[in-house]
Amino acid sequence: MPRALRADAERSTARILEAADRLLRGNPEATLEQIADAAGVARSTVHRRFASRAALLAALTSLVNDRLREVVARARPETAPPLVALHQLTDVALTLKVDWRFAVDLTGDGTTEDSTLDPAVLTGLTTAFSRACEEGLIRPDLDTDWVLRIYFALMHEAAVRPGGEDAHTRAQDVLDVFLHGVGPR
Amino acid sequence: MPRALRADAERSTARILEAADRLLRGNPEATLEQIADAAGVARSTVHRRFASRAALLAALTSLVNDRLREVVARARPETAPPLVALHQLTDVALTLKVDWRFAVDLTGDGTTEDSTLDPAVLTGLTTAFSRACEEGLIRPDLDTDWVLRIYFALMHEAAVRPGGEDAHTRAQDVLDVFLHGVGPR
DNA sequence: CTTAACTGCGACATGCGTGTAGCGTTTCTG
DNA sequence: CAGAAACGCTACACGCATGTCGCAGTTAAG
Repeated sequence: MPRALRADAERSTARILEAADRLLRGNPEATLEQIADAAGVARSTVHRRFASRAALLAALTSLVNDRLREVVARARPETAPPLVALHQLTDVALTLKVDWRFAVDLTGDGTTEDSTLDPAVLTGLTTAFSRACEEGLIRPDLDTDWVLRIYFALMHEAAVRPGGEDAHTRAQDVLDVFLHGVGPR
Repeated sequence: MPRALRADAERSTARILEAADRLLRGNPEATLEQIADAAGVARSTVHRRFASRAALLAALTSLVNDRLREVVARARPETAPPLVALHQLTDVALTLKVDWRFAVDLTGDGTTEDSTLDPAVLTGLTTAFSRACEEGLIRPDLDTDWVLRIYFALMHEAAVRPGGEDAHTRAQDVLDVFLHGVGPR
């Protein structure tokens, strides 16, 4: 556990992470030098903060996992009414995904084997779904994995979609299509 | 226009393209040597058939565009009943996407700027959608781009989804969720 | 069967991204 | 203000994927 970073170092780290996500979402093979330039620092600084490219990606992953844990905790998927929890979850998660698209994609959708998404986040989401299922919001005959995939896919498209709509509107569009798509007939 | 390839050369080309898609879908940065090994040929043979890595990818793109043109033409999106056209389109396109996942993804979803998807394919699909809209299958207040994105996303998830379901079943699942998700209230 | 095409193999050149190190300068922190 | 921390810059080493070439052996085609 090294001592705390100096203020300017902390600033650099943040700028590097932001630039990394911004560039990598357009080109996953973007160079560390390109990232450094976009962040307004030298390449050596990137290497000073992150031992390797892999370490930089790991930092992005852990960053987004931290935020997602917060998001899920705040939505209270075990106690809140499923519809409310789902709305809250979708709303905030979408905001996060718009800002940290690459990092969120990097964690994987939880349906793949090599996912680095925090299991706690996934379980929170699945509890919200299963409770929504019990309340008749989701058809029980649908495969859980399939439902999860649909949700993640809609979230992704909503985040990628151009246009200045705010996250709240986008989230509403996602849940509208989702709940009718997987809802009762 | 060079003279026709010899039979074994044609075979090699096909094996390389198949191996390329199979490997690249798992790792887009897979080496030409890895591809060559998977195809059962030497790396030099890959370079003989495809001048560069870019040329190999271009070949995959054009291959999938050819097939997609066929698919769209066969579905007759301007004359056939929208629901029928949509089913046929989804069914065959999904089969294609399962076999050539990387290549199809490479063409882009048509909603992005750098898409290499044949415009003819895209227009065929959009006509099917607009006619479905006129028949009340799709809510007219939804953004065309958003609807298209949803469709592509569902297709993708259905193709990626593990499990031995045949393309027909998967296509039905896609259209089920899609038409209810974007259908009238 | 004879020719031309195709292939595998090995060698080589090249460019590029990554990672390391040192040094002088700037910028926080107490 | 003094010391430490962080930075920019430069240079270097290294690995690796790409692309090219030639040659000898194999295979399809007429």
